[in-house]
Amino acid sequence: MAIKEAVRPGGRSARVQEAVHQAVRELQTIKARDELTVPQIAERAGVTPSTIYRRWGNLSELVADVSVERMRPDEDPADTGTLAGDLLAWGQQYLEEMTSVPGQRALNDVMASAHDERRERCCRYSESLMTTLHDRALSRGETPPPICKLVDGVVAPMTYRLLYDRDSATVDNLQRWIDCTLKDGDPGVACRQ
Amino acid sequence: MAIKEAVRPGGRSARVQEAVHQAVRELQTIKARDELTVPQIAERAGVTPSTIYRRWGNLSELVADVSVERMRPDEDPADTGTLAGDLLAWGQQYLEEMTSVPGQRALNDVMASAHDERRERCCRYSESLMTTLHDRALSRGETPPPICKLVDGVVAPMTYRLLYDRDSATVDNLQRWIDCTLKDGDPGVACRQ
DNA sequence: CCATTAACGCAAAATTTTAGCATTAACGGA
DNA sequence: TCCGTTAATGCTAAAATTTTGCGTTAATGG
Repeated sequence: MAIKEAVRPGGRSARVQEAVHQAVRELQTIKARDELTVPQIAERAGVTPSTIYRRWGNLSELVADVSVERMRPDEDPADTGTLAGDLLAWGQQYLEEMTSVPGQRALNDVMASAHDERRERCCRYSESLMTTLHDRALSRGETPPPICKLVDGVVAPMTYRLLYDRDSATVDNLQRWIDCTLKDGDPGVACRQ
Repeated sequence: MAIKEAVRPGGRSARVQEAVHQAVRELQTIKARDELTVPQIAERAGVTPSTIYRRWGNLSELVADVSVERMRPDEDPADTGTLAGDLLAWGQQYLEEMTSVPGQRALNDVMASAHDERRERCCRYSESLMTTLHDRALSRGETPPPICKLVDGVVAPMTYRLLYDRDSATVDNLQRWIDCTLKDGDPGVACRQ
């Protein structure tokens, strides 16, 4: 049961993948998570169930695959003129997205995936975003803390709250995380690894 | 399909739960996660599959239930004489536990649960632990940062790395998170909510 | 001790998942 | 462009699972 990933991407294979993803997205809007089934998705996508089982293994991996796609940032973060503003603007939008019902479901689906490479993609999305904001701050002449500080100080607390204690994933707290992270004059030692 | 939780805990019900949990724990040591099945567990536990389906709903919720139990801290954290030492001692052990193969699986199983009340229990474990260390520091005459700072500064980054980027969940980084969190002279504003 | 009812066992039915083989179509070289 | 190779899919039957209905057991409260 070795699940292949994006081999022979041309033509049919890509069409099937898109049809299946689309079917999942559509069904997700009209059905609860625990009443989605593979045969159902297959029928709507116009493929046979065995195709889905062979490519994705099971329902969890399929919905995780769709959801991680959904979590990819589609546009560049807004430029507000300061790092603090950029962090707040991005974080606000991210919080809003991830506390919404579909956002929570997507987060859940990704976390339920047995392949941790999928979760790592979410991590990379955030890190790449922090890198962008960091570079932008540098080019403005600001003196931003190192990227890992941004991750540890802003992204990690926010993610932790979103996953474990949603009620405290608020903009108020976001503002506080940003303030604390940027206030600290000492840039500290950069993270290893 | 409303899953009941610990109603009528006396006698038989408790025996069945323990037998099923035990069966899961045993099977987990000799089988990979994706080759566990409900009928298999039921047989070893000496119950019928329908009992498991009725009580836990599905395999994911069952293993999540078992794993969250496993993650409950069983003993009080070591007292090393300083808050920094206590945090390091606890964090070291936690990191070791959670980067191990069974620890990673347990973490995965809990995160895969659709009931976020299960994840919240993990959060409460950590917060309760931070409270313990905080009180202990106070009684020593230390001036510890507020509990939410400990959570945001130490627990959150560690958890974030464990979930999204295991390679950076190291003792070196733990030491750094602790240093940064305790160094900051300004206790800041306490978290709301 | 009894009435009530939650929890369980059992077995049939429904559904999902797997597996074997045939077919289609993407890919690469001549 | 054509052709051989083979990854990917379709189809179908078999296997395994999950669900459901109903009878039974045993925990709970009086």
